[in-house]
Amino acid sequence: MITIKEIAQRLNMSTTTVSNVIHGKAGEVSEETRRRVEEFLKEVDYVPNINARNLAQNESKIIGLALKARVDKYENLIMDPFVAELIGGIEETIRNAGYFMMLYISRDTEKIMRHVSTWNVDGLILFGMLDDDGVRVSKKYKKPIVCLDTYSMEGLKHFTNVGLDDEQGAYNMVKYIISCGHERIAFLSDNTKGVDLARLNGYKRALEEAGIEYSEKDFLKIRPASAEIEASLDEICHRALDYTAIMCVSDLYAVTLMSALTDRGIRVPEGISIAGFDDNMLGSLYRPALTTVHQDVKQKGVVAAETLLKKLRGEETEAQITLPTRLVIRDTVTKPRKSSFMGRF
Amino acid sequence: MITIKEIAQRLNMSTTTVSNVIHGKAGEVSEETRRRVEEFLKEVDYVPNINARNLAQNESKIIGLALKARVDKYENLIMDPFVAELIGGIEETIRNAGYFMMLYISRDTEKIMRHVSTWNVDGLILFGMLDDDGVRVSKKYKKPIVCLDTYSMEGLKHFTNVGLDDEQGAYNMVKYIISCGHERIAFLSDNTKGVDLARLNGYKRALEEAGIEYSEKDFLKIRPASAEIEASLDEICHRALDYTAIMCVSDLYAVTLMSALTDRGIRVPEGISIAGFDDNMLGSLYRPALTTVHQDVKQKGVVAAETLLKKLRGEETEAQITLPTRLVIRDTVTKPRKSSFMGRF
DNA sequence: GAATTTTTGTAAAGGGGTTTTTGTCAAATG
DNA sequence: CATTTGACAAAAACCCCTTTACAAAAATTC
Repeated sequence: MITIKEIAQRLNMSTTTVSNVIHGKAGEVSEETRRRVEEFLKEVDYVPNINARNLAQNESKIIGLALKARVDKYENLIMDPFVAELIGGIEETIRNAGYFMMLYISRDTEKIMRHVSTWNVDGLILFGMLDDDGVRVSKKYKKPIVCLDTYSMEGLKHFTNVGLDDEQGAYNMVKYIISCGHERIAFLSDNTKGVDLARLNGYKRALEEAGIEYSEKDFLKIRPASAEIEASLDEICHRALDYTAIMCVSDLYAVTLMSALTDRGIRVPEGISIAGFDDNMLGSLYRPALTTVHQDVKQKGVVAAETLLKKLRGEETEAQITLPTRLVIRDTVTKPRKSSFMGRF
Repeated sequence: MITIKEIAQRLNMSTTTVSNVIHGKAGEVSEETRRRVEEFLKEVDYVPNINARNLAQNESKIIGLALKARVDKYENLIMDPFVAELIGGIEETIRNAGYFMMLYISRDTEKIMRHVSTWNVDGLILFGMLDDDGVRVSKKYKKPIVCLDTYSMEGLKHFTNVGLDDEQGAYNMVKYIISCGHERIAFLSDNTKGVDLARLNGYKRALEEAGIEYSEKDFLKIRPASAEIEASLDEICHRALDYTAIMCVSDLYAVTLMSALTDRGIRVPEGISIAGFDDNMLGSLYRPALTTVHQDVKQKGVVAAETLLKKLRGEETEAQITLPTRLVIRDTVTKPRKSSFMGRF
């Protein structure tokens, strides 16, 4: 690896001059010299030592992406397959701006913070954190931070959240379900926080508006831990018989549920209508194809990255950016079954 | 951010001493001093400046993961959703060894190489590269490299390939299909290179062994570009009628095909048997559940990372590591239909 | 033509660590 | 008692690049 010092030596000039050429400081270097240096740089295929440069400029050109992953029963980290899209969107955006991406996957906020300070990353994108974790991180570090899908924004001064209009999306879908004639509609999820809560609220609002009463038992709680998933599905499929439609909090759960129902001889949509949320490959390839709420995950990544880049340039950014959803009507929501017909095989 | 110099000043000693304590150089520092320094370090929560350290030590503690992504018709990069698992496996492994992961996604090998040299990463994992790209990269850079799923290993001295026993996996599956009574079995893929070629070869070997003749037209070529996918599936579904089973090169294609067949009124497995390869969520959640060949993608990432870490420690590593596959028998391969019955609805 | 400004280039001072060299002091050795 | 050895710490060099302060040369102004 050739250094700037060597180049200066060989060209019989000072390192400053070479550096000035590299940084395009016009007016400090004669046209003649600039040409000579540039040619030589090309010739030797000069690449600056990034550590030296960062040390001198006190920046890293690195953006950290911290993913809070779930862990399975063996304490292994698990990533949602669909974060790939998100990562892709972020990476593409920041790369075009000359930044690199450093990936941390962890469930430990403390560790993430330590990484950040060690690495001197210029900015941070947080995804999948618990709501207040994001706030805590942002309070401790003064670097620009963009959160994804975070709902509790008490300390929102220091960072931006990029989210989805979850409430409205769920509302629209449930409204559509009701318009198909359904009145007994359950909601399936595994928790009532953050995104899930927002979607639940949208569901409730649609019910209320239609004059349908909501009761606690209409919330079907799935337990996704692999040890419990089967028992959990068993119970849910049983309770599902009381409803004509189920609004699922995600496509993953919708498809999981459809499989479980199919295994138990209950047909979708003849026996029961199912709606999802997210619109990913899982639902679009399934048959019957899933009726769902679309969100553009990649776009979310792009917006998050663009917002962070803005912050890094010192530009003003909003505290909250909300992306829209869109209904995707496919085949799993139809009009409700007549009375007791469950579409059993 | 407190520096080592400040610490030394405040403690009334030299930076060397502090540095020695940090690096645990025993015998160079008195027990008393060491204790004093260590306490103080904890107190001020000292974190070394990574750029300075790397500059001094000429290493980065970064491992680059270069993913060669496909591009869609709008020239956007697309990532396979299931690389998330791979990334997870790699990240977890290297993090435990004190390394960080830097992610490049690109389709341009040149750019990747430039990144690598700019960033002074300690080692590189390449995935999804064209076969010879890996070789080219490894020839140009002397850093340790581990490739995933690369088949052309002409210049294999400098790097290790972590792959799968694709040939054997496909062979086993097709043998199983034949054992179910099938004789007209097609193979579905979009190319005949690398991994796909190996799987095709396994398929051919099983056919040959059973005395079934293979002809060019038994290769069903899918065109996955979004503009052509529908026409492509149309043609394939039509040609599928000549067969009683189709061995698909991946779960994604298997599920895509099943959806297309279902849409055209052909039932799986009553009308035609379908087998996949990879064993991901897509196939396990589909109904009928996909019979497929299992590979542990996360494990692949772990092995790749561990191998690279070995190289970085200067240990010897094999040039080729081949991971096993396992048959997953579910519901999409049964005995062949009688004559012309296609299981149409 | 002397004084002033502009252009062009250099030397030197960081930036924050690591590592080598040098030096001091006390204990051990002969 | 003189000398060697060992433990410890300080000083200085180095990693490579950026940037500031300054000097020399050229161009401009009066």
